[in-house]
Amino acid sequence: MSKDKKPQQNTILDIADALKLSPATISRALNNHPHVKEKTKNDVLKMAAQLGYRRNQMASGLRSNKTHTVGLIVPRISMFFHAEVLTTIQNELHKYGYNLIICQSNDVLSMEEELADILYASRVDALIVACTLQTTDFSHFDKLLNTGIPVIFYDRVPLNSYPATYIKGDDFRGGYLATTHLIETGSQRIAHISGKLSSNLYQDRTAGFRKAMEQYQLPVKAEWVFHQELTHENAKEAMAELFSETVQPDALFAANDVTAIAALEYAKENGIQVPQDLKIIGYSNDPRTSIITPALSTIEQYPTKVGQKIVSVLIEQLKNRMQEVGLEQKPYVIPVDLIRRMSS
Amino acid sequence: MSKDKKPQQNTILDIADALKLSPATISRALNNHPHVKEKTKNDVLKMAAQLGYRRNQMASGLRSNKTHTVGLIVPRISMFFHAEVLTTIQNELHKYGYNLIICQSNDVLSMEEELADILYASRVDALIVACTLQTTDFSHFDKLLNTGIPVIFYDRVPLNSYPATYIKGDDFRGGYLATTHLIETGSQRIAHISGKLSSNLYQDRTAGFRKAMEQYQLPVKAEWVFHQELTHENAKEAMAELFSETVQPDALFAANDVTAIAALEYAKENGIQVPQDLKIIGYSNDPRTSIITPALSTIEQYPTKVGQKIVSVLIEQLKNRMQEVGLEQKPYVIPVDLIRRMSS
DNA sequence: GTAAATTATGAAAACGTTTTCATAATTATG
DNA sequence: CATAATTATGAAAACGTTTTCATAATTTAC
Repeated sequence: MSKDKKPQQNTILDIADALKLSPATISRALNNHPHVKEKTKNDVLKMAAQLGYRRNQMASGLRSNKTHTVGLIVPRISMFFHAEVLTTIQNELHKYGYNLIICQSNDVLSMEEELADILYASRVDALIVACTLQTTDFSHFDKLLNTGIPVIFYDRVPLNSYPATYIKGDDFRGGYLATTHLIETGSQRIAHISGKLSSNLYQDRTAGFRKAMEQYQLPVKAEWVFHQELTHENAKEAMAELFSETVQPDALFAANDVTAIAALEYAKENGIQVPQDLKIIGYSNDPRTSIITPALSTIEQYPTKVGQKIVSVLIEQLKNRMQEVGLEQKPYVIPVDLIRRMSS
Repeated sequence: MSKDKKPQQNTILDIADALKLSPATISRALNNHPHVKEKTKNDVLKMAAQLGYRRNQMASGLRSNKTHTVGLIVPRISMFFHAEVLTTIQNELHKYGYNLIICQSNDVLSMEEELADILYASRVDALIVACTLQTTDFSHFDKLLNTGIPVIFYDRVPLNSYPATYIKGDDFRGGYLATTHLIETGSQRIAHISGKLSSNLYQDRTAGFRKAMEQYQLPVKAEWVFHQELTHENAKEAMAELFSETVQPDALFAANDVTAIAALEYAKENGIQVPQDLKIIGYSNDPRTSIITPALSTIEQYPTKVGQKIVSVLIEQLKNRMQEVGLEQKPYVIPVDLIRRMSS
């Protein structure tokens, strides 16, 4: 069969030989360098197609110090928000001729550190990161930045003044919108299940919550504000705690949709009418929230817009980098919106 | 600031200079080649850490003809089944030191062809593909296979005898299980909304449906079997058609969950009781099916198992390739299971 | 028609590894 | 202790491009 047929890759030299030209000219023709004759260019392109030539990215990258590859570190690919964002990023980057290496930290800090190292070794042209919820020190990205590789954070971003670009949803406003919505639809005793405050996400969402409560002069009961890992089980436990007391909340702002779904489940199981006895609002507009009965109110984060912004900023930085222009490192904030549904 | 500090990458030569050794020895030490003294190895590792050295993958790959990178072409990252599969693939490959370049065809054939070219140019060590629903010719993968690069298809796989490995769910059995379940719970007039027959997925699911109907000697009405793009809108239209007649179905086997969800929505909007008037079963066990009311019966495809199988087969092939052993190209079929819920 | 400017090409070095081949250092064998 | 076998290291080539510098070919200017 194809046992004896040596698997050969055609190189630039094969084209050069076939056309009696130098490899330099072939390279220039393929990269359509201005100083190459139109006819030569056509000849080369034709011969390249004929030989089934494809540029060897490793050789090209080694010499030119560009990989045309962007790295992405994300907690989990299958989380709805991140899946949407990275779908957009991949499609957008493709338009500019960039590949995307996608890695998952599984929300584990040591994995994130390892991946930063690996992607550095792979000499990605840029790196996009949504941190783990525990990342508070960002020095594992230093070597990238020091080498002039743009690093862009999104969603879960550095809290301190780490000198990188970041793009995030308006979590403060999201928290504020959710809470004022609950208040304006008549709630007075509002509970809040949020994540650990090590992440900017929950700091901001909770701050928005507090701001709204304060503005409407409603008390925030300490026992009604939870900061925990936002899993289904934890949410159920928090609900059990909330509803074991005689004074019970009449609304819940859940800092993610999984928690909101679990809360609704708890309510159904325990004869708590939603929204009559308890209003619920979640965060992220996961597709499940629109399909559950009653449909859950939530906050839309526009993952597609986030993805597009990331890529446009990234392309800009890559262009500037070539011109050795100093990078502006301001944060970009993507607006959020309230989605009203039956649960509130 | 760091304006004047030249962004330097340390190379193997810097380590060699620092230790008065040759680059060859450094390379061997870093790849822990057997013929290098324990002490030297330690010295090198220590110095490498001290200098913050990281192997340049492009140089390494160019010379050794290995990229330690696997390419993946998938219709859309955000489809639940694929998101789960590729989450698993990425996590598994990471254990073996492989990176993953993920690309989306957006279910467009020309894009798939382009991506095959790009990933070939990137000299990926292997390629994993879930084809578009229209792919019936697979010659754009020839150049990969001819160069000895393993290509593994999953889920949407070649129908003809294309000489590659493939891994798929047992779609025939899935269709059969779904249909017999509907029959055994008392349905007689069963409709079936399926996808275009250009894809193995729907050929097999529909074949399973027909087999079950035949076995129970139930008639298959031609007007009750749809082959169309499985979108929400198309599903609603098909439902409208089905329920515009005087004789109406008492059960529906939808070949994906989006269609099942849309059908349930239609039923709710039109006062059709599920499961009393109409039983519904979907396909894939999308998270939404368990959360909707009534919860939808469906077929579990075990995406995690699919992902694990892909990687284990892949690693095996990469190992064999080094030993120049001929690749066995049998198909692997992952079992499916029926998930019974309230809709049937 | 010659000089100057422009355009097109080639030779060779460079990118940072890995690997082959040769050789030096060490250990085992008798 | 000499020789053989083994182990550790180095020199140099190689991987396939891109790019610098030089030079050849062509066009423009006068």
